[in-house]
This record gives sequence, C-alpha cells and structure tokens, in this order.
Amino acid sequence: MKENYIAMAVIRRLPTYYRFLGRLMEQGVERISSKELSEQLQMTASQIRQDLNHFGGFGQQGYGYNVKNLYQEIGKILGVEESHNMIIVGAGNLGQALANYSSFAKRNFHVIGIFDVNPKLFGMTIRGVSIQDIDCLQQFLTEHTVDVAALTVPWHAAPELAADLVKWGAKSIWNFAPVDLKLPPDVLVENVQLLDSLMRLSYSLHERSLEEEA
Amino acid sequence: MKENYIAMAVIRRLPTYYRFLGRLMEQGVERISSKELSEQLQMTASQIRQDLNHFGGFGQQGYGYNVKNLYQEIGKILGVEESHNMIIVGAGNLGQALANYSSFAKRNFHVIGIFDVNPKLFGMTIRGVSIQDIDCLQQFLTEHTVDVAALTVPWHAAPELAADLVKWGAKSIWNFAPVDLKLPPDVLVENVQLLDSLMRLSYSLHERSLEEEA
DNA sequence: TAGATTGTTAATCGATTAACAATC
DNA sequence: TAGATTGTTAATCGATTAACAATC
Repeated sequence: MKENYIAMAVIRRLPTYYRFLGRLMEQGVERISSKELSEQLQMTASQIRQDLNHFGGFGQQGYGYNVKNLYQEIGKILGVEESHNMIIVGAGNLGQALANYSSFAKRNFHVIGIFDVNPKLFGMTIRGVSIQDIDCLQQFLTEHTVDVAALTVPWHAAPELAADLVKWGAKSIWNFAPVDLKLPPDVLVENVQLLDSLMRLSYSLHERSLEEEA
Repeated sequence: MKENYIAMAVIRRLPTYYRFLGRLMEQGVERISSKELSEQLQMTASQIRQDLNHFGGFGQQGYGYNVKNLYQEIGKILGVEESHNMIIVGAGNLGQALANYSSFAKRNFHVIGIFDVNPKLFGMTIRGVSIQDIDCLQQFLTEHTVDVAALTVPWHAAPELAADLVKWGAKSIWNFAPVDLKLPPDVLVENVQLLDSLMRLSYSLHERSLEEEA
C-alpha cells in the first residue's frame, strides 16, 4: 500500500499524457523525448520522467519513448482496456447530454441505463437506451454490474441518492451535483463542479479588471 | 503582484466554501467556527483559517465566523456580484445542455449568444437565445462584450476557434474540448475535461480490482 | 473573568525541479 | 564511439499542518 501508492497529482496528469500521445500516434509520430513532450504540454521534462517512472521504465536512454508503446502502457495503467458499465441518474439537460456523448464509448464506457423521476421521460430512448423510473434503480443494480453512476440530479436529491447507489452496489459515483457528497472514504467519487469552474473564471476576470484599473 | 498573489490551490477551494456557506445560510445558521467547517468539508481547520486570511480577517476570536458575512465576502472575492456575458460556441449535446442550464444565471452568468456550423440549428431558440451561424462570431464579438466563451466543439476545431475567439475579444475561454489549447499565457482558460475525469475513475476502479485480487 | 477561537508564525510534509551517472 | 536522453537521487520550492499568543 505504502510502496505502490501513487500521488493523486501524478494520476491527474496521466489522462493528459494519454490524450496527447493518442494524437501523436494519429499523426504517425513514432518516438518522442521527454523534452519534446514537455514543450508541447507546457510542463518540465523532469516531471514527465518522474511521473512515468512511478510505473516503470518505459523509455530508452538516448532514444526517448516509443509513442505507441507509451500510449498503450498508460492506457493499461488507466484501465482503459477494460469495459465499463455506466448509468445516468437524472435525465435532465446534462444527463441527456451525457447519454448522447459518443466519446465515452471510445474510452470503453457504455451507458446501460438512464433514470429519472419525471414520468414524461419514461420510455424515451437515447442511443438505444430507454429512460426508466428512478424507482427501478435498486432492482436494476441487483441485476447489472454498474461501474459508474453519473449523478445529474438537483443538488438536494444528490446526497441521499448517492448513498443509495453505493448501498445498492454502484462501484463509483461521477457527481455533477453541486454538493460535497459525504460518503465513506472507501467510496470512489469524481466530482465535476461546473459552477466551481465558472466561479474560478469569474475570480480571474475580476482580478484582471482590478489589475487594469491600477 | 508578488505581494497579493494568491496560490491557485487557495482559489480552487473558495467556491467550495462559498457553496457550503450558502447552504448554511438557507438553513438559518448564523455563525460557524473553522473547526466545525473543517469537519463538514473534510479538511483541516488550519487550512481554512490560512485560506481566509489571505484575504483579510473575516472572523472573530472566541466567536468564529458570521456565516452571512463570510458568504458575502467570498462572493466579492470571486466576483460573483458582477454580471457576466457568456456565449456558447458549438451547439451539440453539451452546448445545448449548457445553454439550458439555469443555474449559471444564479451566479450571474448570462448566455447572450449560441453558435454552430450546422445550418439545421440556425434559428432554433434555447431559453430565448437563437442559435446563429458560427460565421457571425467575429461580427458578434465586435458588438458585444463577451466575458466567457464556452467551447463545446469537436476537438480538432477547438484550437483555431479558441485563438480566433481571443483575437476577436473574448475575455476568457471555458474549454470543454479534449485538447490542451496553446494560447498566450495571459489568456484566461478553464478546462473541463470530462474524459479525463472519467479516466481517473477508470484508474481507481482498476486499482480497486487489483487490490481485491490480492 | 474564563473559555473559545481566531490570526499568524514556525515546523512539517509533499511535490516539483535540477543534476548527473548510467546506458542506449 | 560520441551524442542523446533516460532513470534516479538530491536540492528546492510550495503548500499544508501544528502550535500558540492575541483577543473577543
């Protein structure tokens, strides 16, 4: 546990590397050095080498990294090869947009269920998956393995639903509701706080305008 | 600049404080100590006091913080009081979902334009704003102040569009495209990388399953 | 006043960067 | 071989936590 513990700061950067290497591959680039990578990604070469070495030596002295190989290795680390089942809880604007978002499939995430409280939506189909009554959630979770439950419900409904989802067997929560879910520390949660992101922009814009006054 | 520079790590936490204090206010809570806050938000009291003190002493020894006052002060720091104009560039699933998302208005962000390349969408109206031809962007930007341009276009279109948007006067970019935009360092950019977020979940799920095998 | 809790300085911890020997 | 670039250790930097005097 202590030995192979990888800092969150490192994990956060892996998808960036992965994405960029994918693009290089498409362009037919075969090798790249940490120095070149660092220039493209606007970080230090040291950090890239340090990061990658947490997982083993993927490079070769005097040569650099083989793009395809590194891409695959990072893919393995991120577990992109495995297929994941996803459900979407809350079929409002955001929920529907997620259900429609085809790129998830490219990363092996497959929407197998969509749920809402609104009867008007029941039976409506998005990319072949029909929206069900949220009351069917518990039943659904006993019958299917759910790796990710995307929570796109109003904030006040989120904490209880999240707790239920975990109780009923969802392996992780992808939380879009603007609340800090208080779940047991061993529950996997990824927060996407759009309003927080927007408020950081707001802060920077505000700072910017103050600077300009001075 | 050096003196009043606030670390990004601090800024990142402000919206969390703000959001939580808002909820406390709704519940009629009048005062709170850093200790209580720290328990609710799962961080140390020290960090909260340290963070807040970057901006001045909002608390009172022996008493704690006045919820309403602190909420307002953080609001001011974040610039939530100011009204912001937002446009949405790319009216696909995500773009439309953002245009429909009413909570932005609560934080004083107002959608004043939506743009796409697809002629079928032209004239369609979302919350009173009609979708326009993306060719009208430059013109639009000369006529309106745009604080935030939300970029919800396919990744290959994003870098060039982002550069144009900045050139034409957009003050900041809220980037949802899965690319690292390389823009001049003084350009304000907030990235929302949904796939990256999902891949971190994927990583954690993968780790979890490895642990369970052992 | 006594108790509580801040504001703030000092200590610790962790993450990033620099440097360089190993080696392709 | 000589040049390039990694893997890895050591140095630096920054962020978090602890501690406590100030003070409400």
